[in-house]
Amino acid sequence: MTLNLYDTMSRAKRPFAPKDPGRVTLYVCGPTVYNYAHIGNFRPVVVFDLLFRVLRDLYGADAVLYAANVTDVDDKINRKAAEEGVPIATISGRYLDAYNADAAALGALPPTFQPRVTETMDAIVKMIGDLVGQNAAYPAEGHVLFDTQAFADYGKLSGRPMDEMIAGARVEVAPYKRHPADFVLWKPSKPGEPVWESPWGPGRPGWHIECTAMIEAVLGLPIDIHGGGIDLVFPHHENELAQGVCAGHGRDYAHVWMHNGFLNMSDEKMSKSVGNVALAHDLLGEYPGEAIRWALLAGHYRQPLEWTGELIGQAKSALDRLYRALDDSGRFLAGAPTSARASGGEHRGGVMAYDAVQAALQDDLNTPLAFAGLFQLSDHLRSAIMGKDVAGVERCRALLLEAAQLMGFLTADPGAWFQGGADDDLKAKVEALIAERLTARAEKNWPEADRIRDALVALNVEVMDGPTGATWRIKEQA
RNA sequence: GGCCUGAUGGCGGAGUGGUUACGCACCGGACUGCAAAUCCGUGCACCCGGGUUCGAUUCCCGGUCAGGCCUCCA
Repeated sequence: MTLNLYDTMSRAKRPFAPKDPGRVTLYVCGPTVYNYAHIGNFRPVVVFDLLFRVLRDLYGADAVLYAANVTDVDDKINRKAAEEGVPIATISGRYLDAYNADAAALGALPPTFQPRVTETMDAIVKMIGDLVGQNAAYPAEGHVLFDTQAFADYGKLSGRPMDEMIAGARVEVAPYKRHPADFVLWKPSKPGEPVWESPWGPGRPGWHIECTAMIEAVLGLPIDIHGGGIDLVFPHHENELAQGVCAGHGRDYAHVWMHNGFLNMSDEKMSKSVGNVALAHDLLGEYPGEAIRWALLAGHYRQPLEWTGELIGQAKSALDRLYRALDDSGRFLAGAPTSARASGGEHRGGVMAYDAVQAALQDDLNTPLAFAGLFQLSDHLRSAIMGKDVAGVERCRALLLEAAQLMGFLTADPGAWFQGGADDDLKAKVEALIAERLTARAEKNWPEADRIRDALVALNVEVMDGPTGATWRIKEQA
């Protein structure tokens, strides 16, 4: 089985072949840490985390190097630091911690590297120097600018011929630019802003050069896969590519360019300029991380995604179904005679469904199709339970867990999933009521049994009578 | 103006040149004291108009609609 990925540069899905299967490199543009990140910022986090997992599955966990940078030099950070009267590191540190915590709650594995601009400044300055040395950049009035004329392929990634872009009236051309499309590599800091030393005078780096320098410093160029949001194709990735190639004497930059589609909210683009942002941080207080992760992966990663409450609700219900199968099978196995458990054996349908999940993911991360495989697996698990096939239940349960966890799902204990919102106090209360109800039911005292269920409903708890007793769960908030 | 996506049932959303996955929701039945879950079953979904074809939702052309990008927003 081979991994196929859609490459923005060639506009085609193609087989993925890393330069060195023992050292697969992935870089994704990360956040600017000046505030809590909104949910749209986490789409690439979840998408490329999934890719990270698939790559690890294919090449081995140690063979995949994943770098996701952090921009901690930025105007918005400066502003916030000035407002609070603290150093920028206080601001960036605070929101980086929150960002990492939210990413973890969404089931994202920590990247291998998380380089920061402030820690990569030497490499950035050096790369600018290399570009000047290659005549691909020029100093002007305290700035250093990239000379887009030096890169013949400029515009190729985004499919924008240079002349057309100049025609666009929105470009404001600074007088010191040789060409309107030239962009800043280094600029002077404004009074009061953080400053770093450079051969061209004190100042700070431009946005684009940061990523290129961090990739070079952390992974080394060229890399196998470069990822990010579709909105970064131009100018950010176009500029990265130009910088990387020109600084590196015509070498490749990235073999595959991958871009996730935009996340929209209520017909309005989810960006920091719009007021109605939904912070992942807040959403995680209302929904389990896995449900949000599921919602983010509900459509193909290259398609736009409409972010609605209904979407998350459907995601939660879909996951409930899987967790119920897990829960029921666990209960079945707990009650099964131990002698029957050693029989082992393979389960043909289960293995096929597992393979389907894997194949779907390897086909350019087709998550909706992979979800279908997960449900197929849970159906096999169900019928094994119905058929009292202990070995089949064990096998299918293991396959379901393995397939789901490859995608970052079913990592919770089913009990915790359904009763997650309950504290110990509530749990004790519920258990006591259920015990009372069990007695009433044994005496066929239905009015009393129903009264107790109503009492439980009042506690936002739903009871489910089973052959071996009752189970319960926290009801959905209506 | 330039470039580029997309249009599939009540909702979300894959896929395919020839019985329209999957999930959510709904409806009928089984099971259940009731309920939930589970199981069985039903639902005339592929934007419009041409073309290619024995046959198109799938390929080609045109149109309509929606959305994105065009210098620092993932």
